[in-house]
Amino acid sequence: MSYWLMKSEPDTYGIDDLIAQERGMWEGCRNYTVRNFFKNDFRIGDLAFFHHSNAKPSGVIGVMKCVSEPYPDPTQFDPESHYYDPSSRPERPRWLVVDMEFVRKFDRIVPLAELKEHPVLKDMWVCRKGQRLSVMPVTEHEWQTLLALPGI
DNA sequence: GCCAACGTTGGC
DNA sequence: GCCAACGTTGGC
Repeated sequence: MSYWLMKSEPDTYGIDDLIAQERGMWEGCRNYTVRNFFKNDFRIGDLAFFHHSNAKPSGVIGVMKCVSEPYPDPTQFDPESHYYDPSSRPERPRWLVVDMEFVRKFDRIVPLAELKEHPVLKDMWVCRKGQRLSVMPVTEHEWQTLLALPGI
């Protein structure tokens, strides 16, 4: 089983939207590294931190769980969608999604600044300057360490 | 709103 | 296949 951190802007799709849906399709990723994570590394049962980006403050707000195999992102074929990709052919879909299920919302957001000050968590990928991946792996040590923070 | 970082595009 | 220009992400 693997651990992940997945970013979303709360104005677009925040953890409360996931709570309302219970299970949501993680649509709109248009980055090949992320596509390959979905394709090769995501497994049903994997756990992920829900990270609010472009928020005040940005940070980790909860936990969700992968509940599907990867499958083609329907928004890439939808001309009405913000995520429409006219160069992706249905017989050879370029972009994938997974379904994520709500697990837990923290009592407080754990701000990025707090992660950057933490002796273990400061080395997380999300703390790296200029880091732009919206989905990234988390080690088990980082996972367990961060899980203890919102209760403090 | 600024801007650093970095992925993507496209000319050659 | 190099690399400059461009666009986007996302923290601040």
